[in-house]
Amino acid sequence: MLKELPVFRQRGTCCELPEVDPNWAQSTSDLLKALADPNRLAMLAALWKAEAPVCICDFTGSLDLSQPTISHHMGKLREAGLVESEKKGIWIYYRVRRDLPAATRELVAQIIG
Amino acid sequence: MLKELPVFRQRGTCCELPEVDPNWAQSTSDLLKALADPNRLAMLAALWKAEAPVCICDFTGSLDLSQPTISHHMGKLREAGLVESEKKGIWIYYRVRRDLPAATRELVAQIIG
DNA sequence: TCAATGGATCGAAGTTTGTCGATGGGCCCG
DNA sequence: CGGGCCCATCGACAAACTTCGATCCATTGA
Repeated sequence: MLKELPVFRQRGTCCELPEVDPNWAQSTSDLLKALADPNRLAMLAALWKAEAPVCICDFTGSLDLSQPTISHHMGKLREAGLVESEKKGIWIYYRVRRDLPAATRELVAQIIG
Repeated sequence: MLKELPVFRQRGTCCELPEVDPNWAQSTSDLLKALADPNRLAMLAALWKAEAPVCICDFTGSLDLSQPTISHHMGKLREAGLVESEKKGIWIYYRVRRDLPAATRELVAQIIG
């Protein structure tokens, strides 16, 4: 991937770089931002491994966060398209989105595995 | 990964969740935080694809950020263990760390590909 | 030796983020 | 129908982050 160091450098003239699509950078960082919090990561990992859908209140036992905060984090995961929910009576069941894009699914699997 | 919805729920009693190691969540989110910025992502992608080591000033052409800001972001990438540098004369050459842990390398590859 | 270059660091400003308590709405059971 | 449970939303606040200009240090070509 990388060649050896020596390059021809002239003072005052910088080098060209491989192009990177700014839209890709923006949308990818949006997704990563949703994952870049220990509590959200723990929540997503729990959903990922859970064998049954999960309610907000289920997290209050393990996360040491208030209910509104947990709800807030879950909202971020939902905004990012990682999680879907289904209301049933008093409860709202959360789960990892079943129609996650393949690349996203692989990324999450890579992280949480 | 997920079974069907119906669960036996009782009002007032929440369910147990799969355990998630808080240390894993913390360190993983630290790594993701370093990646969760469009400019840092673009910088890392450029380093990833570059065929020669890169200097800070090389980014000033494509990133529309001031030199101190680029330097700051590069510092974050370094703190996160993603990037290493080598001083040579006037310049400091940056590159993706060559001894990146396998899991981290795969994660970055998954993101930047 | 000096001026110019590459880059780090500092201090400040503005924005975003994480967290909480209070509140309100929907839904069930007695 | 009323009280209790689940959850989302709101407003507030502190901490963290992004960015900049100013400055400083190291190096080197003239």
